[in-house]
Amino acid sequence: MSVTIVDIAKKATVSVGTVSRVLNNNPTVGLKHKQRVMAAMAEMNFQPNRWARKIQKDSTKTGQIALLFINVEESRMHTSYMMQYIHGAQQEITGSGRKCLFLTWNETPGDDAIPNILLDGEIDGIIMRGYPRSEIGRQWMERYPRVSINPGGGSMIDCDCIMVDYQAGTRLRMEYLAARGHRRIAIVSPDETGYIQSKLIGYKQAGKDFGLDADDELIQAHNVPPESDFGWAIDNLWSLAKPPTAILSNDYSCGGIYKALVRRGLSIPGDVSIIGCDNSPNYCEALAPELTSLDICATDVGKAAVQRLFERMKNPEDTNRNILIQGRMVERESVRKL
Amino acid sequence: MSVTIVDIAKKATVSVGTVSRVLNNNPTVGLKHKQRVMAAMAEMNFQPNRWARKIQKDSTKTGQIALLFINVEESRMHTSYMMQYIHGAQQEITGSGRKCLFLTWNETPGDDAIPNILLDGEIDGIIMRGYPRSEIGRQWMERYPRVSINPGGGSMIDCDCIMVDYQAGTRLRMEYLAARGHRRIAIVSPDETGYIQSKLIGYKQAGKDFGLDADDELIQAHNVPPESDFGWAIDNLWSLAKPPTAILSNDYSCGGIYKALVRRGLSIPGDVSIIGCDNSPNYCEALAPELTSLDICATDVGKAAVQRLFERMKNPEDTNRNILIQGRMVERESVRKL
DNA sequence: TTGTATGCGTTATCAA
DNA sequence: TTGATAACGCATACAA
Repeated sequence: MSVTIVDIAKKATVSVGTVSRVLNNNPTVGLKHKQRVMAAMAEMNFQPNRWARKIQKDSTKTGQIALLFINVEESRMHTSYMMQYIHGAQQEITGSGRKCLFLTWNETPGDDAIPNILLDGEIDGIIMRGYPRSEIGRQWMERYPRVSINPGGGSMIDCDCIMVDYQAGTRLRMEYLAARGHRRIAIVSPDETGYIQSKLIGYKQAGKDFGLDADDELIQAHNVPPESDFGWAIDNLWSLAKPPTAILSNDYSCGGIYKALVRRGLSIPGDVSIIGCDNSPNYCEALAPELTSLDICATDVGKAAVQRLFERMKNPEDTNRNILIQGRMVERESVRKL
Repeated sequence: MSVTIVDIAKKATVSVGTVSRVLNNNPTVGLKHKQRVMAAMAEMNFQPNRWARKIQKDSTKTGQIALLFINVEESRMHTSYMMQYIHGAQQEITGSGRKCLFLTWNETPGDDAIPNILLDGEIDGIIMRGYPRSEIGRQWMERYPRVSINPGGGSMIDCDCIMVDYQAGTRLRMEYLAARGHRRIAIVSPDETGYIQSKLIGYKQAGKDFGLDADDELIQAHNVPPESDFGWAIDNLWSLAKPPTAILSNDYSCGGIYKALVRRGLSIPGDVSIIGCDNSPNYCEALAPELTSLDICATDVGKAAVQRLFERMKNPEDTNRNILIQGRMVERESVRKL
């Protein structure tokens, strides 16, 4: 095996106790002995056995938190806010003196392999994005304290959730537009499940609260293939008796909406105002005109998830909580005052 | 302390040896004993002490690799390829049965704090992006096998490097344009140090090889404040006797260049063709027209870094190597054949 | 200030 | 197949 403190002790002609004290920076060691020991350690390239060092302490804590992305498709992995989730969570984990283990886990049908991280038990808790589809995967997850980041629905895992408040955020966007004289506001989405559902609730609520037209004809949320542009939505809206004066969507869809509007000869924000959602870094600024958007504060979501995880680790019997993180408007150039 | 195999042995009225054998799935255990032991473990909620388990084996390996982002500014963290580096490296690390520790480390002047990951020695090696400025930070890094991802220059750390071949990539972009009849190609950059230097070498090389105008007047690489648009570059280029027919830049700068061109009444690709660099997901498609770009294959860079790290861990005395990863053209709508 | 001896939770050896 | 006991490398009371 490798060099141990016994070898060092012999080489430095001291006892193992003295070597151990040097290792632990114990100030009661005499200078001469300390130097002899340090020299011997350097010379023999001594590496203390970290497991032997820890064996004496209570070993239930590893000081490591897993950041686990489960069944997140490749394309979604590169959505702007993913990095914000990760970075926020990691900062909070590191700040607490713990370590952050990052892992993506894609379940493949017929393969029930469980990640080593879960098997080995070298973590104290899990921050998860997405969720396992298999029953066995679910069971392994539930062995650990865990918090879910912005689950879209469909998760069967019993856990705390930190969520972007899309409902309030959409209400905020509506309020912002109403304050600038808009009455007919459309909302566009390339799918009809997931976050859009919360957004629609906020949309309708704001319609009532601010006395806006929030009719079904202004809601264009349909499942469309990913490669389809947004011509369908714009065509539908501009075949109405009264087209909208503003459109709500998410940032990436706004790119397509911009193009569809331009094709139709409509100018932004001259003819139509647009507000995105997510405030994707670099992206909103790239569009012409620059896109006004709702910042979902994804970094805060990551941080809040870790904070909640620490609470739960202290208090395992606590009841599950859904914590909502509020967004904020970031003004750019895509909204006009009527 | 917590429940140990001694407690289990007593409860199940067997010896510790038998309990240990059950723990390790040793087939020589009798069925009756095995059941008694398993029952006792379940009942007492037994958690084996992982450090005690490892103490006997050779303990130099932790099975963990650090993915360390050092002094990377917040805004750069959210560049599109960062996530690709991370994801590529993580997949390769996980694929080898190891675990990926993710950490950002921002040195603050006057604070020589070293990340716990380096202090505790619970990693076998480091994949690094950026580098420490402090001497002490550098020394800690050099205690581990390490590979650097795409260092911009200025690093004093002695290590292997995996780099995007910006030089060949820029040559490739030039070749692509030359094949489509372009002779006067400009290159634009909002800074004059960093990757642009390699790109300029490839630019000039291609100029010679393909007989293109690659005069200094077509090179617009200057340090400008981040908020400045690209009016300066376009103004300079279109005050030339013969303006370029094509422009090379990086994706994010292309957003600004598009706007500056439109302001001048120039159409893309009708009047000017544009090729970006990085092939930023979601971004290139958002621009109108969609941006043709050089994919730098950042995921492959992350993977290659890990592969090289494993080689180095096997062979610590190997001489350092710089490994270049080749990009590939992704065709979209921003280039016209002359 | 230093050395000795014992304990940490587990695995491995050897005898039964 | 099982049990008793000696390692594993380090930390730490206790004695010197």
